[in-house]
Parts: sequence; C-alpha cells; structure tokens
Amino acid sequence: MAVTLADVAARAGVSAATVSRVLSGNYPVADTTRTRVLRAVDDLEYVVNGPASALAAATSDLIGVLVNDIADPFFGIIAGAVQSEIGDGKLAVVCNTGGSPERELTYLTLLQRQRAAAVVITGGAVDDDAHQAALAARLRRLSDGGTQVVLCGRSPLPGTAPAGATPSGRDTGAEPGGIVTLAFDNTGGAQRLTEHLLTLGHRHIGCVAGPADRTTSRHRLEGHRRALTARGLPTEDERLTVHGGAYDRAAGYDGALELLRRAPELTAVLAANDTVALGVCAALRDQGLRIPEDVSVAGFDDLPASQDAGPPLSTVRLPLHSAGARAGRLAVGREGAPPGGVTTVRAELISRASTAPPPHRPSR
Amino acid sequence: MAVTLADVAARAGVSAATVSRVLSGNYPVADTTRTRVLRAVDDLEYVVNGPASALAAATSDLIGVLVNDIADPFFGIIAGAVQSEIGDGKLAVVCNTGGSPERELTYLTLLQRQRAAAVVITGGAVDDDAHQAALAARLRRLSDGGTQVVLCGRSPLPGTAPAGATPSGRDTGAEPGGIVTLAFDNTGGAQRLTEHLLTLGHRHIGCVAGPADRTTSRHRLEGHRRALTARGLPTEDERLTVHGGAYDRAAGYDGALELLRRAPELTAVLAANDTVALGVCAALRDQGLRIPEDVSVAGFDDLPASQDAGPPLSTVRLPLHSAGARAGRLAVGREGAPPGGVTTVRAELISRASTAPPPHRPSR
DNA sequence: CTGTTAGCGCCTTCAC
DNA sequence: GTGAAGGCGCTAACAG
Repeated sequence: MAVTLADVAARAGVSAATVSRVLSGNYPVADTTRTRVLRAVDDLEYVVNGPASALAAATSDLIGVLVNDIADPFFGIIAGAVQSEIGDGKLAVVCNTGGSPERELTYLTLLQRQRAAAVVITGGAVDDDAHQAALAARLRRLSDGGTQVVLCGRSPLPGTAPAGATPSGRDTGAEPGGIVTLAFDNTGGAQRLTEHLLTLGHRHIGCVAGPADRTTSRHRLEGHRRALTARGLPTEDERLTVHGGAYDRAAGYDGALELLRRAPELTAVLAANDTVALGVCAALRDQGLRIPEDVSVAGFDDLPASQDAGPPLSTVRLPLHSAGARAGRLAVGREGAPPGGVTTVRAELISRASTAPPPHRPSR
Repeated sequence: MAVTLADVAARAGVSAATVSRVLSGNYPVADTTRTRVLRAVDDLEYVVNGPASALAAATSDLIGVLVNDIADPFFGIIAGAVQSEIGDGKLAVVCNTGGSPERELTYLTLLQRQRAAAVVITGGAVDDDAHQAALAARLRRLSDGGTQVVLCGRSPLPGTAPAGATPSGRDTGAEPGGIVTLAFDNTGGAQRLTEHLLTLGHRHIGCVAGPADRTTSRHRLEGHRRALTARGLPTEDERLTVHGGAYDRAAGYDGALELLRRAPELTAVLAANDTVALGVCAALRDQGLRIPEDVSVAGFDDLPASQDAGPPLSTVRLPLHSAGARAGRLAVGREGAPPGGVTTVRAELISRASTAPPPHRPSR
C-alpha cells in the first residue's frame, strides 16, 4: 500500500541496496546515482519504514523519558531539556508513571519492547526495597540489551553503580551501557533552607513533607533534621511533620491546616516543594495569617511560578533544565559518564519574600 | 542475542505461532498450552520485539503528541491528559516543536516513519498560508496512511474538515482516519475578558499580545476588538497593542514597559496568556504601580499557578485537561468524531483580584 | 485448537 | 560503486 524502498529503487533504476545506502548515508555512493535516488524519493514522497529498519538494523531512535507527571513543570522542564539535547532524529517517548512503581515497570517493559536506544528516569523513587530491587533488575536487563539508562534527580540504584572507582581503577560507571545517575542534593538543599529559617530566628518550624514512601521526601526531611541537630535543637518529628499524599497544592493546604491544629505556635512552614508551598500559603491566608509577618513559608525546586507567587517563595533552586539537558546528552552518548557513574548536582538557596523573622510575640 | 519468540516456542514445546497467539490474546488457545507458554515467557524473561511485530502486523502502538513547549504547563496538562486516555499499551511520543513550523513538519515525518497510530497536534498554528498548506498536505498523507490525526487547541485546517455536514447529510469528519479538530474559543474568551474590563470602567486598555504570526494571538486580539467595537469604542490597535516575541514572562515584562512608554494613561493590560501576564505584573510593580489599584492585569488560560500569583490573576479558563483527554480518546478511537469533525470548546471568564475598577483620577 | 508457510520492508554481508 | 541474496522477529493466512 505505502511506497517502499523497492518502489524508489525501481523508479531510480537502481537496486534497493543502493537506495538504502543513499538514505543511511554511511556508505560511498556515486554522486549521480545519489541525486537520482533522492529525486525518486522526493517524487514518490517516500518515507522510511521505521519498524522495518529498526528490525533489520536492530536499533531504534526512540528514547524513553519516565516522569511522575508531565503536567508538573518540574518534570516538564526536565523532559523538555532532555528532548532538546537528544538531536533531531531521535524521538522522546514521555511516559507518565503517576509515581506508581508498577507503571514504572510497565513502561520500562514497553520501552524494552520498542528496543529504545535509551531511557531517562526522572524524579525520586518509591522508598521500598522490593520495588527498588525489581527496578534495578529490569534496568540492568535493559542496559545489557544495549539501552543506555540515565537516572535524573534520583539516587543511584543499590548495587548498580559502584561507589567510586573499583580497586583496579576502572570506573565502571563510564562503560557504555552502564547506568548513569544525576542525583539532586535534596538533603543539602533542605539543610540550607532550614538553616536560613533558623538564622532568621525561627524555633517552631513545621513541615508539610511529601508522601512518606518517597526517597525525595526522606532526603529533604533528613536535611531539615540535620540543620536542627547541628544547632542542638530537638527535631519533634511526630508533632511538627505531616506527610501529604502527593506533591500537590491540596496536600499543602490540608497539611498546613493539620499543622496549625497540632502546633499553633509555629512561625514557619517548610513545604515538600513549591507546589505544596502554594497550598500551604493558601491555607494560612484562609486562616487569617499573613505571610511572612505571621508565618514564613518555604518551598523547594524553584519552579518558574514561584517568583511570581504572592508572596514570592523562598525556596531551593534545583538546576532542572541543565540537569535534564545533561541527562539527554548522556542518553545519546554525546557526553561521557562521570567517574563512578554518579554525580550530585547542587541545590541553591533562594531567599525571597515568603520568609522573614518570626513575629516578636506569638500573635496567637 | 536477545531471546526471541522461537526460543519461547522451543522451551514451551509449541510453535512460534502459538506463542504469538497467546501473547496477543486475540485468538483461542487451550488453557493448558497457554499456561505453559506463559511460564516459558516468564522463565526466559521474554519481551516482544516491537519493531518486528509492528512490521509484520503493519501497526504500531506509538501516538505522537506535538507541543510547542512541554515545559509550559499549558502543554504539559494537555499532554498528560492525552496520555492518561490512550491506554496502557500505547506510548505517547511527545515532540517539542518550539513553535517552529519546520520542526513541526520534521516531527510529523519522523512519526510517519514510525507508522504512528495517531498524532495529536496541540496549540495554535503559525498564521501563514504556505505553512498551513504544507501542514495540511502532510497531515492528509498521514491520515491516508491510517494515522488518526487530532488537532487540539487549534482551528481546523483549511480544506480539511468541511464546515458542517455535507449537503448529502454525511458528516465527513466522522469517518475513521479523518482529521478531527478540538478548537478553543479564543475569540469568545478574549471578548468576554475585555467586556469584563469595560464593565469595570476601564477605557484605556493595553494589550501585550503574543507573536504576531500565530493564529492564537490573532484570535484573542480579535475578541478584544470585538468587545470594544460592540460598545462603540475605538480600537487604537497600533498604539495600544504590542506583540511579544514569545508567550513567555520576558515578553510580558518588556511589552508592559513599552506599553507604559506609549500610553502612560492606561489603566488595564490584557496579556497574551497567564505567563505573559505574570511578566506584565512584574514590570508594573518595578515601575512602582500597584495591581489592581493603579493598573488591572488579565491573563488567559487559567494555569494552576495563576490562582496563587500575587495578585491572583483574572483570566479566561480553558479546559485544558478535559480537552486533552478527549483528544486522547479521539486518537485511539475510544470516542467518535463530532459531526463535521470540529468542536469548539468554551472558554470561561475567571474574575480574581488582579482586575478592579480603574483609579478615579489618573494617578500619573 | 495448533503447526506450517509466507512474507512484512529494510539492512548488510558478499560477490561482481 | 553497485547488485543479489539472506535474514532480522513476528504475524497472518492456510491447512490439518
């Protein structure tokens, strides 16, 4: 039905092999024949059959990108950056996992089925050994099958990337097909954020953390506690921390109300991320509290919208675009893997109007 | 190298055809053989070879989604909704065109090469007859090749979807493989937004419109002018309208400054969309103007961030999620095409704190 | 219900 | 520099 290589060959008066060679370009062909073939291609509006070519060549130009939620700019920015770096001939297959480990595995199977050239997995993982192991197994199989695997914004898989170079000096992470990791410094960022609040004078800091079963949540909380401990302050986890069901605005809203109920004396709230922080702000305002005069609020990620929020959010900037771009380059082999296969990208404190010193006397 | 159907067949003691039948499920197979095959599949960790299967069956489970910028929540929301409706076995290939018509065509070729099952094109088009024609031609070819084409948030292509049912009563848009369009009512939405401003008492309304060569920009401006004309007011296009180079914050910032220079008496600014509006707000604030006391600002789209902006934006809500979901269902044939192949989805006025009556006396 | 037989369209050694 | 031929892994008629 559709026009095939053979049709083009017939029209150009050459063999199918020649047409193939002209099209792939990686083989010497006489200039005169080349132009003749190209004209035939044009006349017939021939378009290569991807599946057939992938089958014969045992390669594909599909690159999978796994994200929790493409509607969330956090992931959108990373995905866009990945795509901008993989080149014009490659196609980015974006898969929304919704944060579900099962869907993550399902999509990886689908991508393996497509013989994807690479897979970029973004965002934090579910903090569960069984799932981590299942994931690691599948990723190793993908990697063995020639698919380049890149983790972006997630800690290295256990047992996948050796910690540092091996005794022999080989950095195993750099071998082609190895699993490369670009981790975000969630712990360090959160620590600096809490220090910022402590320096402002806050002593009653609530946390609306992310879902309890996510590594990102755990790491950010860890940074928070570290800052507290470093100053010899108690952490009061159980009372001052609530876990939301998701990283969304509603979780922030509900979490803030719960926090206020438990600890009306608090003067600052640390949110799981910027989106959650906006929900926190909304809840506080609805309770008649001013930000930052009565309560300070801080987010995480520094999404573009955060600078235009009311008030602009203090937060921790993650270099989402550059990390995604680097992940894209790693995926297509345009950049070598870092030594050990793992790099951690720094998170930078951004101080804006949503944080300020606490009120002199508890206003409530 | 990788395990194939034949390997599974050998291990299960059946023929390759039987394995294929078990896996695709659309053919009667004895229960005992089925389980035996399934166990072999499991033992060998077999994963179907997508390209081979696509080649043999002449179908693919790839669905292309063309967006201007996946980092923009406008497109992220639509893309996410599309993906949520296409089903678990289908893969969404998200392509960032960056608004460039050339890249749009390039990606369509790539998708045609993959023999994509469907293609969803989102967002406005470039307002250029040549490009529109080239696009229409390529889409028709895709459509003829069995790819379902869906336009989401874009006006119907000229000469593609007949206006209404044909005289004979056939609604050509409903035939499988036809090009389906879900258009946004940009004109109506903008008209209502300007009416809102006029009702508040504004008489000097500036526009920071989108790029001049985009249909979306044109349609929104048209709505604005219509509202003006309906009240017998002059439009003053050349002086009160500036076109940004993109739909981004910087365009809003620069556009607002330019507008202020040209028409310091203005009391309201209509932005191309919410993101642009945030830039406008930033510029106005930097000039010492209060929103909405000195100047009102309105956006378009009602992105999630808009309700949390400072101040919350008055805007026009576009049902991005439901439109994307519908586009997804249309793409996979889970929903029939509307009569004539075209539907326009309504845009709803959302009034928030960024718009208010103008100051009594021009404050400047 | 299951096995056999042809291709699907292209790439890639081999010869010429 | 170009052609001929085989096979990539799977599906879809046919038989049985």
